Amino acid sequence: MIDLKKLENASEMLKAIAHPMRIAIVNMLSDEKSLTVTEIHEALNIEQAVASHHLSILKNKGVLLSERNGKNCNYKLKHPRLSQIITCIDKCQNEL
Amino acid sequence: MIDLKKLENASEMLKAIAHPMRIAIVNMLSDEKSLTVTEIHEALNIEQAVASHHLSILKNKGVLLSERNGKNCNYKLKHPRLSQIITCIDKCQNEL
DNA sequence: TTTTTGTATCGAAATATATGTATAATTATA
DNA sequence: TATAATTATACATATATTTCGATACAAAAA
Repeated sequence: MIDLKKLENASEMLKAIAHPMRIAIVNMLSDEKSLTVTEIHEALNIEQAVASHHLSILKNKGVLLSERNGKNCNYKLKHPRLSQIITCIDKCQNEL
Repeated sequence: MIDLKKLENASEMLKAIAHPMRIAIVNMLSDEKSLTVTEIHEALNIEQAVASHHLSILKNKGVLLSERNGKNCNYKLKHPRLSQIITCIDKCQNEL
């Protein structure tokens, strides 16, 4: 029941999501099939380098997948169900 | 849609959970109504001070509630639905 | 080939988080 | 009151993360 490796893996994935901008990114990707780095950094009003950095964290921790398409790079959720996490936290915030 | 304060609040809550031992704690509290500090530190085989520290983080970030009962202090999930987060991450890890 | 557009990485500084030991605080019991 | 049991906090150190600017890399267009 207490499998430390599984716990650490789960915490890595959650830590990847647990950042304001990365939550916003996951949230955007819950609505859109995929988005490019430029679309994300413009929508969130953050530096391109910052967006790229956050995206690579999310990719490395197994939250996102990426696919190059010419100059652009499309990112999407690896597990669409992950958007449930955002929904869940959101509901908790709206409760008393 | 992009409410920075809400995003920050959500990330604080997720960050609180995103630690191997704190995931284990939330997981234990998904099955039991409430648990004391001693029960938790013994079950997880961690120092009492460490358990107390993690519990206070979870409490301060709105994940847990505590109630003193004599010498003991009972901790429980503030939002039972938060156990969905653990379930969700777990499912993602078991997928290819 | 040169330029432009889109993306990724590097290095440094600031900030945040984790861990362990010790100790304080609280409550119950002898 | 003195002691024991339970929980909380303080402190130092180590480690990790975030951010920004600069720059490198990749692909397409001129």
